[in-house]
Formats: sequence, C-alpha cells, structure tokens
Amino acid sequence: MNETLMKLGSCGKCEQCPVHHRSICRAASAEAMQDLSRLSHTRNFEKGTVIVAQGDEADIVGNVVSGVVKLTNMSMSGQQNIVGLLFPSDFFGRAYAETSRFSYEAATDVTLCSLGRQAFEGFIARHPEVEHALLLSTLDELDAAREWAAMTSCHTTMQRVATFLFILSQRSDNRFCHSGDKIPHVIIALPIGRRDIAAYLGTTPETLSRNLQTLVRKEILRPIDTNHFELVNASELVELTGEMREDLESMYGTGKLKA
Amino acid sequence: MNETLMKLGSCGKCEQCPVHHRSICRAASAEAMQDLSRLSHTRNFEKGTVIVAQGDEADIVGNVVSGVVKLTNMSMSGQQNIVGLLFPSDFFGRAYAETSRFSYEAATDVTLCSLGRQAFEGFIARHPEVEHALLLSTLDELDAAREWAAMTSCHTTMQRVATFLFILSQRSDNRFCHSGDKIPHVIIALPIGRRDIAAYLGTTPETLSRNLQTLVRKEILRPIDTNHFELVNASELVELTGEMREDLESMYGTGKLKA
DNA sequence: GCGGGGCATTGATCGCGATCAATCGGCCGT
DNA sequence: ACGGCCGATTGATCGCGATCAATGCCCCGC
Repeated sequence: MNETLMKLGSCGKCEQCPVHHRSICRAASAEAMQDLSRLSHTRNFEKGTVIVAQGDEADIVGNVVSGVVKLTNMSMSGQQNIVGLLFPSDFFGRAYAETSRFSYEAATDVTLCSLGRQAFEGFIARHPEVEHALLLSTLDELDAAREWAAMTSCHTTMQRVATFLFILSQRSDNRFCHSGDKIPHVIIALPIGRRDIAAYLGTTPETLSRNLQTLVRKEILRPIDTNHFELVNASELVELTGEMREDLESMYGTGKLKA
Repeated sequence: MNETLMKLGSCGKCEQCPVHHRSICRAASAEAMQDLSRLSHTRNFEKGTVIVAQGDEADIVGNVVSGVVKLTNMSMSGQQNIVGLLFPSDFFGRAYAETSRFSYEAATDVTLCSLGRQAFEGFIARHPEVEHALLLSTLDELDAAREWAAMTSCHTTMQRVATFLFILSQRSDNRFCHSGDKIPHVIIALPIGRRDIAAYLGTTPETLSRNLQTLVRKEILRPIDTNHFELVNASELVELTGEMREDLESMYGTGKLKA
C-alpha cells in the first residue's frame, strides 16, 4: 500500500473536519465526537490505489473527506463495472460484513477519515445516535441506488449522459465559479476519466464521447479542457434527461445527490 | 382501497408468523415481540392493488408475509420501471421518510404484516436491537441493489434473463418439488407477468419471450404452463449468466437473494 | 525538439434488441 | 359454445450503440 498515514486524531480534530456537518458524524454527541477523534485517522490515497479489494476483509470504514472513490464490481472477464461513486461526506466501506462485495478504489487523489471496521462497530454500539444516522444514510443510499438502477435500465444513452452531467452540475464544488463578470458560470468538472464514466453509465467511451460532442454542437456545453465543461444551457440539458426531471429536482432540493 | 383488514394482533400472534424467523423481527426480544404484536396487523391486498403510491405519504411499513410486491418507479411518460421485487420476509415500506420515492404494488395477491410508519419508528426507538437488525438488512439490500445495477448495466439480455431465472430457481419455494420419482425436479415459478419481468430486466416482453423460447429450444427449460418451467439443465443456465457465477453462488450461500 | 504512450475523438460497419404488427392461446361472462 | 379481452408468442423491419480501426491530442522523459 502506498498511502501516507498521518495521525491527526487523538485530540478532537473532528470539529474542524470539512465534511463534519454533512457526514453521519453530525449526529454525534460531544462525547461521541471525542471518542471518534481518538479512533479515527486521516489517510491519503493517491489516484488509482485500491483501498479495499472485492472479496477482501472489509476492515476499513470511514468518510470521504476529499476526492472521489469509485465503487466497482470486477468481473472475472476483467472488465469492471462501476456501481457507485463516493464524494466528500459520503460514508465509505461496508460495516458489519466480513468481506466487501465491491472494490473501493481512489478515482482521484483521496483523503479519507478512516477507522477499523471493528472499532467502528464498537463505536456505533456505544453511540446509538450515530447508528441511527448511519441507518438513515443507508436508506437514502438505497433509494438512490434503486433510482439510478431504474434510470440505467430503460433510458437512452443520451438521457443517462445528460442525467449524469446534471447531477454533477448540482454539486456545490462545481457551481458559481464566476470569472470576473456578474453571471455565475457553472463549470462541470468530470471527476474521473472517460473509461470510468462510460462504465458507470453502462456504455462505451466512444459512445460517451459522441454524446458529449453532440451536446457541444447543440451549444449546451462549452469545452474548457478535457475534463471541464461550462454548462451554457442548463434547461436544455434537463430536457434531454427525459422524464427524470422532478426526481432530480427533488434530489437536489433535499441535498441527497449520491449519484 | 379494496384490501381486507383482519386484526389478529394484540395477543402475541407474532410467534406463529411464517416469516418470523427470517424477517427483521427475529432479532426482537420477548417484550419487543409482544409490543409488535400489539401494533401490527395482517392485511391482504389483491393483485394489482397499489399499496403505497410514489410520492404519497409513506405511512405503512412492515413485512411481506406471502406473495410478491413490486417496487416501481413510474415516469411521467407512463411507463413504469421495476426497481425491485419484495418476497416473503422482506421488509416493506420506507421508514423515516415523509413520502415514498417508489410505488409499492401487489404483483400477486399479497399478505402483509403492517403497521403505521410512525408507530414503527416509535417501536424501533424502544427496541434498539430491532433497529440494528433493520440496519443490517438495509445494508444487505443496498449491496444487492448495487449488484443488480451492475448486472443490468453491461450484460446482454440473455445473461440478465438467465440470472433472473437462476435466482428464482434458488428460492426455497421453487425447489425440490418432486413428482413421484426420486429425482427432485426444480420448478421455476414466474411470480409476475411477462410485462413486469421485462421491465425489471430492462427489456421488452417480446425480447424476453424470444429468450425464453431459446432456452426451451436448447432444452435448458421445459415449459409446464405459461408461468411455470422445469429447470432441466441448471449448469447450462449458469453458463449463460456469464461472469456472475461466483457472485450468485455466494449470494445463494448466505441466503440473501433479494433479486 | 523529439519520440512515445495513454487517453480522447472520429470514422465505418454490424448485430442486438426495440418497435410495429399479426397471430395464437387462455380465461372470463353471457 | 360463442365472442371478447388480455397476455404471450412469432414475424419483419429499423435504428441505436457496440465494436474494430485510425487519427488526433496532451503530457512526460530524454
């Protein structure tokens, strides 16, 4: 493993955690926070690192602090399916299971707030309010996963691409990047490469590329560099997502955009 | 609503519940069981009834006792996506949410052990061991949903059909139906109509039909009636599922087959 | 600057599966 | 038994998107 390990727990750093108010720790009482500070460590993983491999002992859990983690289901034939993406404040790992059904891989350079699975389960047992928060979070993720599954199973590739871009455009770190003038430009930053996005959308890099170019030709997107686009015409993008409109809007409204 | 309501709670009937040892109630203590018996009612819904509609107040939760409930995501364009199927002992409904993101519809005649959502939340709060069981169950369902999503996103229709049939063939109520002789015939009972299965598999009734006929022609299935097939050659069926083999086997091994 | 490798884009072809349409079969009530 | 209805099957056609292949582009190291 080639991650660097920096202990900065043991002294109540959790209050300063940038995702503290959005992750499940927000439910933790003062004592729980202190307990957690003692148990957890910040860890950095560089892009491409497999943090937990499919089938391995799932002994690390925690929260994503920065970066993107991809959740993959590797098939024997080599190709990997992307099952989900984890963004900052998302819970990471699989509590209460001996082995992980999926691989967790750093899609970008990633910072995690991590602790051992057993330690986490003990922590949870001592602090029922956090267990409750984890339950709520898991129920939300289940809804999101099912909604995503519904999306992929019977929509055209373009609809999936548009939906994915729309979800990305709603992420706070992509919005309101003004460049001098009054109008806030919305920049969509693709967090991972074409191959991974294509796998996530159940298509190929080629088809994804063609769809992106179509959006550029329609002047819905303006290319900045390979991984950044400006969203010029958001409403037309939403049109292309098809029938998901009110779902997406409700997801945006409640702030649960697990993608 | 045209369901019949028969109160048989209030007196400790839960111990006799046919799914008691498989549902989340199995974790309940003696007092919890008594508490639950007081709160819950058995309800019957006839096939086709919408039990909770998408967007409605999600005020009923419980367990499926018998029958199959389909979980759908209706799009404005009218067509419904099937997001999941709930079999006996599966938890039903969406705790801790004002409105349901999906519709719950009786795919067959269905018996539910139901209680009000608020009552359930109170019950859960009084009995943390049941909340923990619900968390474990939800985590399993999340894994299953993601695995299913991975399946659908990049496999051929035939692979999805074969996987679906394989999962059905593993359900205990379909296995070992011998008909006189020593060899246990495996009967696959399709719990719902072609239209619904097709929607669940992300395809059309026509394509589903063609694939089923192909399996019959290959003598992997033998048709009994419209909704029943005998599984003649299980290993060839597994071959057709593609790369999911060990996943399916592990799911079978641990008994978690949410489909 | 130059060459190489990885990734994104573009092009050409083909097959799977959606779609439209017709037929078949079971189940209902009259 | 008859006709009507709904669901399943079969057939014919077409388009989307996968695949194979080539080119373009950017980043790095020498």
